[in-house]
Amino acid sequence: MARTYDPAHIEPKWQQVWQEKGTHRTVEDANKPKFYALEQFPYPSGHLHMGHMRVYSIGDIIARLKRMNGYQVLHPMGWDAFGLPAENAAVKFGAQPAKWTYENIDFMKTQLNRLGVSIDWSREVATCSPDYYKFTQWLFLTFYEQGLAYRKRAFVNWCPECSTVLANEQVIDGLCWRCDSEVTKKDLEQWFFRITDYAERLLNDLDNLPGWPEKVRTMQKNWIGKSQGANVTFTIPELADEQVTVFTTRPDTLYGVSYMVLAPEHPLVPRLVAGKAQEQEVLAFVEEMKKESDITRTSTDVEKVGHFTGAYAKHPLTGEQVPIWVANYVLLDYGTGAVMGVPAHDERDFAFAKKYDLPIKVVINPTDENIMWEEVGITSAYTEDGTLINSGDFDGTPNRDAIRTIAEHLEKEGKGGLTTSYRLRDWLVSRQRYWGCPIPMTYCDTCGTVPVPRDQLPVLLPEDVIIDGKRNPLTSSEDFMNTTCPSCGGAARRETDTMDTFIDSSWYYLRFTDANNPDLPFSKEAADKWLQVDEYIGGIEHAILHLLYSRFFTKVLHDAGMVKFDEPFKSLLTQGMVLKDGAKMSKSKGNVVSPDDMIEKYGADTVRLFILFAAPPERDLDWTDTGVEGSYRFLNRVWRLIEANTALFGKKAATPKPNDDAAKDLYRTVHHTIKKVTEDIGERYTFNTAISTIMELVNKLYTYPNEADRSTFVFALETLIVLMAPITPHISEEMWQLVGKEGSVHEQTWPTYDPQALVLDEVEIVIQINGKVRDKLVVPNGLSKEELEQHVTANEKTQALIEGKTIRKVVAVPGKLVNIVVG
RNA sequence: GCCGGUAUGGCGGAAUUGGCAGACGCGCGCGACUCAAAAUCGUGAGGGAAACCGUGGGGGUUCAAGUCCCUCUACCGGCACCA
Repeated sequence: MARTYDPAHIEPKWQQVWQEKGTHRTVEDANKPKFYALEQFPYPSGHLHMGHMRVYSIGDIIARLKRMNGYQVLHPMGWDAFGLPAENAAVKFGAQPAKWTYENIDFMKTQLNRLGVSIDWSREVATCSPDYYKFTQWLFLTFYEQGLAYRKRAFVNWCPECSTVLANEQVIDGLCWRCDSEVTKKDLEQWFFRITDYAERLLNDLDNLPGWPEKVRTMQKNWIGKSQGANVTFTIPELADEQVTVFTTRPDTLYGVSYMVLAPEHPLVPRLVAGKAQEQEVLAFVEEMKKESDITRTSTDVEKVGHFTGAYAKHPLTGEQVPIWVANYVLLDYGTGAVMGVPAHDERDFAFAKKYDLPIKVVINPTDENIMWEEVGITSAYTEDGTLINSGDFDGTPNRDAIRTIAEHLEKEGKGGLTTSYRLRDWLVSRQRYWGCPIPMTYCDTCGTVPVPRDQLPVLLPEDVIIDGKRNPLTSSEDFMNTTCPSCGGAARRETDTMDTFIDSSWYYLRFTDANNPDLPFSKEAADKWLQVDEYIGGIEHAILHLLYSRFFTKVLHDAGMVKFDEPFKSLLTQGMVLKDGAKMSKSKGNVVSPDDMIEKYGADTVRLFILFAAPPERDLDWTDTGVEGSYRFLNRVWRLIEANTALFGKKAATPKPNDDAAKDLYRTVHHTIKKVTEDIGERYTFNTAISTIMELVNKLYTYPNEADRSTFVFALETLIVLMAPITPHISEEMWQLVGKEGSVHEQTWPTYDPQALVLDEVEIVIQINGKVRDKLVVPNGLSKEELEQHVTANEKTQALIEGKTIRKVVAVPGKLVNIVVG
C-alpha cells in the first residue's frame, strides 16, 4: 500500500527529532571554514507574516547548504524586543510590556520552528532582557568614554503621537517613521552619538562593500550627503569685527556676493538687530520659524521669505558692505548656518534678489564670449562654467580653477579655505519612553553628569511606573529617579530617558557570537572568529537606519580595540516584499495571507518551495494560490517517484554504471543539476533557477525508460533527495528514511559534480546563414574552429542552404554555432 | 534638479562570458485513464497564412545584441531651496 505525502504528519515529527538531537547547534570546529548566516531579527509584534517567512526561508537555505558543504555555520536568532508597540498595548488594554513581549516571543518562536528553520536556539537573545541590555548600557559607556556620547540642548524632532523625540533618520518626509504623524520641533537637552565624526569613513568604506547592492550604497551615500566647498569668513564692523562664516560650494563666485543670509536661529541674529528699526519684525520672524519643522520650512512649495537685519558685513576680499538678511530657507545645522548670496550665478539667489530688489553682479562670462551684461541685462542666473570677470586679481581664471585658487587665497589670509560639509547629523539617541534600555547616567548637583560604573550595571527598568502615553513613564517612579551619586555618594537623579531601540539592534550580531558571556558584551576572540557576517538578509527599509547605525557601531568598537574588523556585514541581500494581487498585504485591504493557514494546508516545505521558486530573492513576490498549488503538486510528484522506487535502494550509496544512452544522458543530467544547484544556492542566490533545474531532473526521471540502467536511476534519485534537503528539509528527511538510508539527510556531504561527466560526446551545432538560424547539425564534441567550419561547410544540408551563393565569411564557435555570411 | 534601479509571452520568471529568446512554473488547449469528475500521466502553443516580425521607443557597433554604446520614454526608490 503506497503511502501518500502527508506534511501535517512528517513535519512536526522531524522538527521534534531535530530538536532532541540538537541538529541545528552551532558546530565549533577550527578545521572547517566558518560561515555566519544572519537574517534581521524580528520585532515581537505578535505573529510572523509572509515577509518574515520569506527572509527566514532565504537565510535557512543558505545556512543549510553551507553546513552540508562542510562549513561551521553560525545561524542564530533573537528578538528586537524593546519598542513602542509594547507600551501602546499597555495603554490600550493594560498589558504589562514585559509580559506582552515575552508571550509574543513564545508564539513567534513556535511559528519559526514550524517553518523548519535551522536555528541554534542556544544563542537566542532578546534585547529587552537585562542580560542583554546590561551590555547595551556597557557599550553606551564605551561611547561616552570615547567622547562619542554627549548631551546638548537643541531643537529636535518631536513626534506628538509617540510623545518622544526622533533621530533624523526616523523622520520620513516630515512624518514619524512609526506612526506617520507630522513631526514638530522641540527645544530639549538630549543625548547624541557623534556619528558625524565617522561620516567620511562611513562614506568611503561603502566602496569596500562589493557584496552590497548598489541601491543601498547609493542610499547611504545620499544620506551622508558629502558636499565639498569652502568656508568664507566675513567680519561685522559694527560688532567689533565679530566673524561670521558662510559655507559655499562656489567660492569662485565670491566677487559676485551682494548679500548674506543667516538661519533665523543663528546666535548672532539678536545682536545684529539690537536697537535697530528692524528688531521687532526680525525677532517675530525668528520666533515663527522656530515653531516650524525643517521639512515644512524648506519644502519646495514654500515661498522664500527673508528679512533685512539692518546690519552689514565686510566682504573679505573687496571690503564692500554686504547686507545681512535672515530667511526661512537657511538651516542652522547644515554647513555653518549662513550662506552668501550670488544672484548672478545661482537660481535660488537670483529669485531671492529679484524678490527683494538686491543687486546682481556678474562675475563669470562664458569662455570665449564677451557679453556686455550691463547692456543686455540678466534675465536668469548663469550657472554654467566660464571665465572670471570683475574679480580683481582672479580675472581671466577659468571658474573651475578659481574654486581652488580663491579658497587657497582665503586660507592664506586667514579668512576661510577649502572644507567639506555633510548632510548627516549626529544621532539623537534619547527617547522619552518606558520600554527601552535605560541610559546609564546620573546627575549630581555636586559632580554633574556621572556615568553608572560598569559593576553596577544593569540599571534595571522599574516596574512601578505609570504608562499613559502622555508623560515619560520613568519620571513616575520615585524609586528609580532618586539615586545616589556613584562618585560622591550624595543624592542624585537618574537619567529618565531610554535609548533609541536602534542602539539595541546595532550590536546584536556581535552578541550572537558569545551570547551567554556574563562578563562582556562579547569576547574579542568570538567576535573576530565569526564576524564579518558572511550573508546578511533583510528588507530594504533598513537601508539607512539600521545598516548605517550598525556600521557606525562596528567602526567605534573597532577603534576601541574590541574587534579587528570595521565593517559588520560582508554581503547584504535585500529581499523584496511579499505582495498579494500586486499590492502590499494589509489588514485594511483584506489581502493578508496567513503563514499559519498555509503551513496547515500545504506544509512548511510547500511554503518554502513556493517562496523560493516564485521570484528571485531581491524582487517583490506576488503570492498566488495557484502557484502554491503548483509547488505542492511538485512535492507530491517527487514523493510518488521516490515512494514507487524504494525497493531499488540499498544501504550504501548507489554506484552508477551508465552503460546505455538513456543512463548516460541521465548521469550527465545529474551532474549538471549538482553544478547548477550548488552555484545557484551557494553563490548566485538565485534559488528560483536552482529549483527549476531540480524540476527538470524530476521530469527526466519520470520519462526514464524501464529497461535502462537501474544503478544510474537510483544514483539520480538519491542525489535528488540530497539536493532538495536545504530547500525542503522535512520531505527530504522523510524520503531519506523511506528509502532506507541511515542518519539524517542534513548530515550528508553535499554532492560534487564531475566536470568530466558534463562533457558530451556529440553536440548540436546551430547553422546560421547571415545570422539567421537555418538548420541544426549534430557533430562530435571538441572540434576546433577550423575542424568545425570544415565539418559544417562540407555537410550536405549546409551545401543545400548556400547553393548558388558566394561565401564571404564563416564564423565558427566551437560547441555553439557556425554562421555563414553569403553575398 | 541630482543619484540609483527596473522594463522579456495571458501571468511569475529564464537566458551566468555578445552566440538557438521565452528554460521552469502558473494559467490555457488537446489526449489517455474514468460512467463522470477530481487526482494523475502524456501532449501542444510568442505573433503571423506565409515571407517574416518579435525582449519599453529610436539610432548605432558586430558575422551575431535581451545582453555592448548613444538617445528618448515610463515606472519604482533615495536625496533635495543643502548653500
